[in-house]
Amino acid sequence: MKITLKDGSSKEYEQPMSVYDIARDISEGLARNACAGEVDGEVVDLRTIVDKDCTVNILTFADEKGKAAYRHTASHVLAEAVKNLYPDAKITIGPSIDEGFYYDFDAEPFSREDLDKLEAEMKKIIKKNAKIERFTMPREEAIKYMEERNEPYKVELIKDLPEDAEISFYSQGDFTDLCAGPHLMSTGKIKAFKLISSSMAYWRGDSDRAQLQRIYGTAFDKKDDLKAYLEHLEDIKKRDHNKLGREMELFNTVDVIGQGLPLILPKGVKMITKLQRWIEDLEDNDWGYVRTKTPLMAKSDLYKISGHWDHYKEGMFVLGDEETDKEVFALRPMTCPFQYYVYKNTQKSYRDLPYRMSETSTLFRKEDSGEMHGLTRVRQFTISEGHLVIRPDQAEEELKSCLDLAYYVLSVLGLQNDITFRLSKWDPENKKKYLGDDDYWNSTQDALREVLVEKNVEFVEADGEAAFYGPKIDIQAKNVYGKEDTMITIQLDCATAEKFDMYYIDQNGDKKRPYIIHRTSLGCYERTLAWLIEKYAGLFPTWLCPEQVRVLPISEKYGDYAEKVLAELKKNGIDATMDNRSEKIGYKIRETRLAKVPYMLVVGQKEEEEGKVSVRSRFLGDEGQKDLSTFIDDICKEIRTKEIRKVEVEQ
RNA sequence: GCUGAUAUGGCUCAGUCGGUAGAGCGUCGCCUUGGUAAGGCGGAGGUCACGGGUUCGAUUCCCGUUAUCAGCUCCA
Repeated sequence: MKITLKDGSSKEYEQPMSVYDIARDISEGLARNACAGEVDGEVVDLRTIVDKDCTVNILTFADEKGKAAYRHTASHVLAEAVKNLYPDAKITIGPSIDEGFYYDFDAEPFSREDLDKLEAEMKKIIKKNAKIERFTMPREEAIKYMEERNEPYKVELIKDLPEDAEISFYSQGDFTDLCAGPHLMSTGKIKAFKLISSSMAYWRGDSDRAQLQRIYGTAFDKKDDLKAYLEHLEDIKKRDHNKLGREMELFNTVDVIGQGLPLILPKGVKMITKLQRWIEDLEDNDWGYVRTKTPLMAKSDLYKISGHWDHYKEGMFVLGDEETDKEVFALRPMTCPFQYYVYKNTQKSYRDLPYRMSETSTLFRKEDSGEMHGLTRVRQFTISEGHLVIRPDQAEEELKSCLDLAYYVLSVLGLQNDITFRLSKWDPENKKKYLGDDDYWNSTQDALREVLVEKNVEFVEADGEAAFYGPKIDIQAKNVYGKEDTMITIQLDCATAEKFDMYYIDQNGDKKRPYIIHRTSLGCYERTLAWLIEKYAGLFPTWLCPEQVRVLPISEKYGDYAEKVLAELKKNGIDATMDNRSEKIGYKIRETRLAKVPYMLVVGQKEEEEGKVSVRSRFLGDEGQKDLSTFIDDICKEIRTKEIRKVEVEQ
């Protein structure tokens, strides 16, 4: 048989060979580092026997799929360690994940001390370097095997496999696990690992089923890489908006106020206000929106029309008791129906469309108590909300325009490379959750897909992520811990206009149903602020900084000139403050840096006599004396153009 | 909502095997300070998250509540 290798070369073998033997035939070093193989593009175990012409690629830790096999093997070592120390624990599943692996056990909760003990046990197992062997069993035998070993979760997994599936097991020493593989050749191949944390997880992700204990860990093929990764984990904590945002006095929470109800502090408000004014001006002046201001609550009647009362009452803050009160109100969880009545205020002609409404809209959502997090998951938040009422023939153009606006906004903030696009579709397995039929969903989803394709945007498609009334284009971003949030959403809704009896008069004088686009241009301001904190580690573009310039007199003697400088800055709309304290200048400079202020002006006798300022900034190559007026012109230009400057890294 | 951990001055934390608390930083005052990462001295500031229980006595032990963190689940 003829084996073609990755580099295009080929080898001839007389008899069938395992992938591992092929690796060894190429070089001992490659065999030593091999984690898995790829035969004709399909990932396979190293033990797989190749017996016909094909292409073979040997995967090492450097390959994502090789890394997955490596870490998956580490998870089996963990499982063996758990069975050794806690024989009553039941094993379930233990996959590799982006940055490591986890394994779920039905067991008592693990403490940090338990994890330390498990790490020691894992080291023993690795040191033994037991050979990992693969074997298969017929279905009934496999079920019996796991029943005898009293592993009910494994039995359930086998029973759920297709009738004709090959049921494979891997064993290392005395430990055997049901597993599709692939795996390393022996436990001793694991060079560096660490158990990170443990917590509860539901069996099969279902909150009605058993509560399992999940242990997270990671593994690397080099000790230095593990060390670097653990240091990286420490580093990203310093960017975490939930910590940095509090340290920088942008927001805070208070226990008696409640979960998910952050106080936005003056500096945070400054930033959000800058964002908000920018967005409102942009939408109103350049993108053809009219601005609305609608109530923060409404009678239950409104939500009954919209369908929220039946479908989302659990998610709303309801004021009053339906049984006893004549009127029951609810705080609004969305703006849609309110703006619909703005549209309905006057009869619209086809010439009036598109009718684009926007509102800086505060919403309330009763999230479950365990869900709140910093500024990214809250119970009250403010979004750049908008609804476009359009004729069907305008859908494509308006959707593209919404996408353009969103992309423009992200570009100005420097975030355009940190996003992914998602086409959020309905769940064809659970149609009851949605309005409309197959035709409706296929056509609206196609419309959105077409817009994404024509705009040349890379995107993923996701079932079950749509709104109940229509599909969405979601713009997703990841936080420092890799968790994904929706930042911006654009939704096509051809269903709810009818519920609210919205119409326009067409060329023939007939009433027609419009389409509605639900969209945001920047999403939720709180969440955006969190994202910016993590993106810039608090070193924001100057235009966004709550404090743009700090004036530092060398000593109190120069306070008068410093006051003049400060007044001049403020007169030009620059957010400036003065550090009046009598400590030495070096001390003030240190404080200003810690506060992440982009510019500081050091003022002493020389400056006073010459009408200059000594500029010190966190931007490279931007120090020295300048005329005050030149400095002001420069910084005003930087603010006006919303320039993003490269920041000197010295944190 | 679930599991686990945590809650001590503005911040970071120590501590009390049950006898009502300490440090550093910050803050305030005085002195000092003419040049680029911490000048000196002194003062103030805490019902040890809240509510119960056990106890002669609880910040410490137990229970509950609230909040925070990690993860799960959820996120129209």
